[in-house]
Amino acid sequence: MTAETRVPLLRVPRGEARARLIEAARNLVRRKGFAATSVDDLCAAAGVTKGAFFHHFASKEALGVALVDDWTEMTGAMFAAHPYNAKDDPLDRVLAYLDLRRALLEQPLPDFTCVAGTTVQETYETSPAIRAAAERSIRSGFDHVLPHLEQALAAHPVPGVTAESLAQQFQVATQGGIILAKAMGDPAPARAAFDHLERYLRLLFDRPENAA
Amino acid sequence: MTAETRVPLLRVPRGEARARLIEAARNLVRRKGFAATSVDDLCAAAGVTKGAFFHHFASKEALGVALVDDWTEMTGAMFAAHPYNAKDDPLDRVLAYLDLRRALLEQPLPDFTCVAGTTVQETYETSPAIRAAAERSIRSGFDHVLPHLEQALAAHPVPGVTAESLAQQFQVATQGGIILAKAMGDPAPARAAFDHLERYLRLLFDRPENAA
DNA sequence: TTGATTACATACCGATTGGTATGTAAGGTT
DNA sequence: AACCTTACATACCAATCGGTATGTAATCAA
Repeated sequence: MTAETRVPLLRVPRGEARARLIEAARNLVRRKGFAATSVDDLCAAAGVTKGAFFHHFASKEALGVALVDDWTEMTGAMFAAHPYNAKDDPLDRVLAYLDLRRALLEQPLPDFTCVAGTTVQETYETSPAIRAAAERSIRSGFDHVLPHLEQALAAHPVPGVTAESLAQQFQVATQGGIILAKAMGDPAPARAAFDHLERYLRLLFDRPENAA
Repeated sequence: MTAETRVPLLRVPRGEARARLIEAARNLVRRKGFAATSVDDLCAAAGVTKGAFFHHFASKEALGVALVDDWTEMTGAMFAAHPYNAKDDPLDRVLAYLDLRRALLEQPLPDFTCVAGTTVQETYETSPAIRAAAERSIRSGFDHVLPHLEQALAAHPVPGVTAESLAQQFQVATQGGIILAKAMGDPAPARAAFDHLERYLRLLFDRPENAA
């Protein structure tokens, strides 16, 4: 019998395994959740072996943390790069941010779901590390609107309303809208959540729709 | 060797197994999520054997459907029994409902999470049956406020605002608030979500706080 | 050039998974 | 009393789970 010819068989280039695993995790976790996504699933989707997985991550939980942290960085970079920050008026920046969030809802449902929201829903009691990562991610979401809300409130104070608590409502609308969209199989309720949040802001800051 | 004496060993009374399994599922799924809760976990928590489980449920997925449907019925009965429905003014009924929702947040975190929201987050793409059950549950939540919102809007129309879309915001605030509470390990953001929703309604319907 | 380190692949493991096959005792029907 | 059905319990199963042990090829510092 001849010696087996070692077929490299479409190997993932050296150095890319970790990034591929996280990307695979993002896709699979968004569609099946964290617990239902197995390490073997991830390796198959990423095109690497289990050896690669446990070389880069000490455990499945560690991958979960890395996934959420990567998500935080990804979304942070995306929003930072967007021109909604360019507007002069702080409330206009906030409203433009809402436009951007609504535009994201044009994608297929799994692609506008939130990795942090999905994972923390399952793991908040069973994995302190993943919960903490999700908290960082959610808080980083506050920061996309918090400075603008602070400026808007400085120019137009509203009794009983803080910028922090208003910033939270953007995440509430986002996460709540996603759950309703998942349940109804339709992005419409997610869009409506942003619409109502915009109407609320316009009422708070005395900025009716027609007064652009 | 003597014949083994069959010890009945604290058996669950005949006829209770199904209800106990669903109660165990409610507790475990709220804490660990659906996928991470195994059939063995459920049987152990309910104090029954696997034979009992698969006698009552054709599969784990079937239990998931039964769990969510039971949840819908449970919460429906709870809100129907509550005296918030008694107020004369429709908006007062809606505001009293919000008071009730805030009161529920006094419980430990896992006990005010939503079974439908948790399960649909994980299963919306992998189990059509559970997703459909979750949709029924979410929609039944609309109904707790929808008739009152319709009356309130009939008496005080708001251009561009429908009762259906407003009713959805109660679920958005609920589900979004729960996710933030899980991530931060604190019920405060869930409470804030209801506070902002109340302020929004008061603005929409011209009903300031002091005018009780 | 050598030696160490990094980045994987291969092969394997015990435990757990959802599910099944079969037995049995209780309760209702005739 | 005989029989059937319901409601479980017991015992088992193949597949999959997260994780480990070990081997090897590429990279890099000296």
